[in-house]
Amino acid sequence: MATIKDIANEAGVSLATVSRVINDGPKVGKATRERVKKIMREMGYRPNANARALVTQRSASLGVVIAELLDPFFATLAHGIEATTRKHNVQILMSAGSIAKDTELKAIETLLEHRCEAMVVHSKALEDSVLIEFAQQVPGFVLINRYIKAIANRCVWLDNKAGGRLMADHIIHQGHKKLAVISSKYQIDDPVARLAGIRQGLDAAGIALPDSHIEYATPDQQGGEKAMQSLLARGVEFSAVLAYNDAVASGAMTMLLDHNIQIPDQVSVVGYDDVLLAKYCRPKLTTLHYPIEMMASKAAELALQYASGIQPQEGVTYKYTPTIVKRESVARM
Amino acid sequence: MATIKDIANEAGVSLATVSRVINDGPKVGKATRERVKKIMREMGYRPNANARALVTQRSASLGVVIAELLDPFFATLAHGIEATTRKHNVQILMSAGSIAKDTELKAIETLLEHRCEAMVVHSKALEDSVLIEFAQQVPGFVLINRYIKAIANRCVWLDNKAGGRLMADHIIHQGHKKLAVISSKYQIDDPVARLAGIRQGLDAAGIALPDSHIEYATPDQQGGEKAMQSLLARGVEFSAVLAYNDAVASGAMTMLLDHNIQIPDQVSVVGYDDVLLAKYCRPKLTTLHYPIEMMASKAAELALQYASGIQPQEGVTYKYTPTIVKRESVARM
DNA sequence: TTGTACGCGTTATCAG
DNA sequence: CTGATAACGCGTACAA
Repeated sequence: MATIKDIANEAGVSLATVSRVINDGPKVGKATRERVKKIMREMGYRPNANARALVTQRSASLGVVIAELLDPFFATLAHGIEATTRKHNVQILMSAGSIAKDTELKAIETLLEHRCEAMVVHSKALEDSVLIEFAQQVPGFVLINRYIKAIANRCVWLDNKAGGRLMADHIIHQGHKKLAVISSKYQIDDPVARLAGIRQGLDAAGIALPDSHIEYATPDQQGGEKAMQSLLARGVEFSAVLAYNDAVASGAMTMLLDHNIQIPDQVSVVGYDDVLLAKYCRPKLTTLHYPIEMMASKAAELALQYASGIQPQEGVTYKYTPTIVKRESVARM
Repeated sequence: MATIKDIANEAGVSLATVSRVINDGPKVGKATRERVKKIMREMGYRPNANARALVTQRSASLGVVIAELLDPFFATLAHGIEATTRKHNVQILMSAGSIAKDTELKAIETLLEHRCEAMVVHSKALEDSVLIEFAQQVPGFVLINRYIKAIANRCVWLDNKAGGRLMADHIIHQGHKKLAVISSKYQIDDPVARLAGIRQGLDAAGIALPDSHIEYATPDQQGGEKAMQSLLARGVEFSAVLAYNDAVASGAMTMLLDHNIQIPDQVSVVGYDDVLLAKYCRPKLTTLHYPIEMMASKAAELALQYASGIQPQEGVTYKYTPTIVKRESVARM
């Protein structure tokens, strides 16, 4: 592949001149500029991003660490990031770190080796201290979907507790008194906060939530099925189910329908996340909208800003609140 | 960030020695090696991938061009790639090129600037000639979901026509005689081939498919809804619908159910792709399984191989065939 | 076993 | 307006 040197030789000018042409440098003769450009085109010249990154100390690429491309939630997240990187003409360096400490760490380190000064990372397994250290090291280090006080202005996150509260309030408002909850068996902060919110709402209404009414499932369709099966088998009585996310809700619905239990007539179901699935399943799922695409765009924007030298404001954080989307899976008692 | 030089100074050895330690070079004293390693750890040294790429002329990263992260189909594709890159310890450079000629081109060019010698690209808008040229330029250039004769051994693709035939055969085998088809309004090769396959099956069975029984929709949920609405409004008679993909099928089902038409009792529906949605929707969708994840892994594997100097075999191509997945949306007449 | 010196493709700082 | 030339961080022949 042709280098800047080849172009210079061919055009009979120096490297410096060619470089100026490439970067729209200020002082180059009109004629020379055209001639060089023509030759670049003819020789199919492309600037070497690596060499450029080496000397400029900036990579023009944003590192992304997410758990799992397959999950619609992360797909949406990735899409949000992509939207802003495209706008800024920045490349995405993607690392998957499947919610395991070592893979997440490895993912971030790889990004570091590529010297991307901006990164948005979704980490659930790494400790606060590790993340804080990275934040100190990388100017454009932004966390999505996680809140750490010490680096609050690098965090773009959802108020999961408020979401849980919203679920509970809505279902209580619809007259339900007997609830079941399907939480996640991976007790990272999200499910804990969501459950806390639910409990808060229930307490406020004086409704009890016995442990026997809570299932801890893998946070997917199958987990939802199993959890519901268990609930049914154990004869737990409930008129509404609050699920950890939409996939779980969908699984629960499947199992309910298989047992000839009508939704929402006999049992109401509420999901969380509002991924595509919520619109597609039948009955359409009432759920909490997680504005993850918007949040991801924001995170990317922030990362790019910080990386370009704009200082993070003190005492600021980027907290988002979910909203309830009423569809067809909840009935009034 | 600490460089190799800093380490050398600190350890009181030369650059070369440090470099050898980093790359597990052959001849370094045990003691020196340990000492250098220790210092690297202490100083938080990380090799600079850019500098390394510059001198070794290889990037240890695989470029990916896909249309759209949000689409579950592409998410699955990306996931397949990620699986093999992780295995090979290779970074993913992701570019989205939304089925438009200029964005696709831009995406590939950016990847080229980063000098990634392996790339798997999903391009529908670019002409054969352009792609062929890139293939000549980049050793590990692999096309997914597209077939070009001249570079057949760089192509990992699905036999869409066979898929269409399979749909038709299945539905005919179930006793249906009056069909409707919802194709895509974007007449790239996929829908054309699928429709051709359907026609072939129908012809073989002596069944006609009037133009009035075909709708051309945007290839998503909403497109499916509109198409079905149009079919219904126009009073077209059919006992089965063959959809361009699962999203379209799902949209069509929604509209059907809204009109109180039972699935599959009154109308059978067949999808294409077998994305998650097919399992989640109700009734569960009978569809064609597109082994895109496996294909994507294969494509990445191929790209990495070719990039590492293994020559593509002549006269070979990587053609996959879809299979039918029978669920609940098709009934016997 | 270890060190020296050069080059990878660019940008940027000087002179001219 | 243009041209040398020194970095950037690393790998690797070639010497020692």
